[in-house]
Amino acid sequence: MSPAPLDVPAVAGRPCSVAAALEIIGDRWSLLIVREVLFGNHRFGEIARNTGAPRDRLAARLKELVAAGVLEQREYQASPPRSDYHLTKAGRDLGTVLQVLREWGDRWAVESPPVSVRHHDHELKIGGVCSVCGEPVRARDLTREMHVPDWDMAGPRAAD
Amino acid sequence: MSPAPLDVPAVAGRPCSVAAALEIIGDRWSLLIVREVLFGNHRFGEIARNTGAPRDRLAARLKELVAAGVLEQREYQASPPRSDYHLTKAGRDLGTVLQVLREWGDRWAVESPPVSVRHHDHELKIGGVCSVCGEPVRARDLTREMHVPDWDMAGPRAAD
DNA sequence: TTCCACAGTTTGATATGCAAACCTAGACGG
DNA sequence: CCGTCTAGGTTTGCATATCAAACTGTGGAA
Repeated sequence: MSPAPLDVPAVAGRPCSVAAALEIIGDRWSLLIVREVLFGNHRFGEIARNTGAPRDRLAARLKELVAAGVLEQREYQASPPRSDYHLTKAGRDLGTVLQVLREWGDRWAVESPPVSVRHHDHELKIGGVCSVCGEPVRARDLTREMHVPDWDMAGPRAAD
Repeated sequence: MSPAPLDVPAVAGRPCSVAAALEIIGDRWSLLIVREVLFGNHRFGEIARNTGAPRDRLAARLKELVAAGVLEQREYQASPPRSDYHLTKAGRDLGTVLQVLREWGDRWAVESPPVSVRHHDHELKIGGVCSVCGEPVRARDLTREMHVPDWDMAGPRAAD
């Protein structure tokens, strides 16, 4: 798969993959939709019920996620035409995003975790460790750099 | 810090830490605000310029993030009253969320990464590995479970 | 005494979000 | 044959949120 097959809308503010990602999946319902599909709920009605999204918004969002390459729409019967939704590779990759959001929510937004994700015999945990070197990530070991001429970490460089 | 010091709004749909987290930081600007503060840009004007958020929305969001316990507002001069914004522990923990979103965006939403985050001598990468056992996370090694009586992975159990 | 910096607030037009009702096409039951 | 149910959306009418731009208030610098 090519580097960036997804739609890349222009973003205001700092050029940043986080902002670009949020342009695609940063609205109120997208990640909940992906969560449900990841849970095995592929049909419009299931997704509507389990996310709580209004049906019109859901229909609109599903179209956009399909257009963006996160979901794939499959016709599971021809007449009357009925389709369900499946994750693409890009959609499956959002599992990581959902997991760290879950970890943050478990810690900070909820009394006790309503959903658990188990990996082999233990609770899955993704955050906190660099998967390249295996060491815990501490803020002081990190450095950040911008690779765009007009911006540095403080903001836009040239006079706009 | 106690288990859930943050405001916990009631959510429609499946009870889920992801949804709870998104209730707090799931709007259009919150994560970009946190990104900027994490980058060391603490002032209202800097955040407004670097995120592209309208000033009124930004002011409203900052208030909500302070109320939710993600940011802390500090007066850095008394007259005229001027404050800036700093991350709480909960806010700092969002660094992981930003990082996996960046990794997803680098891969799927952007031609080439505009921002790089380096950990010691290599590019930071968080996704893909379970930090408990160190093994790569594959979908088939995961099982999910709901701990709420009225819901299972398919949806609500009782007749609502 | 005039301009600028800075953190917001106000304003008025526009876009978006929502719940509920509706549509279409077939399947199922009597 | 007739009514009802399932299912994936679409339409409608209204309420709310969002936006860009202008404005406010306070102090410091020229």
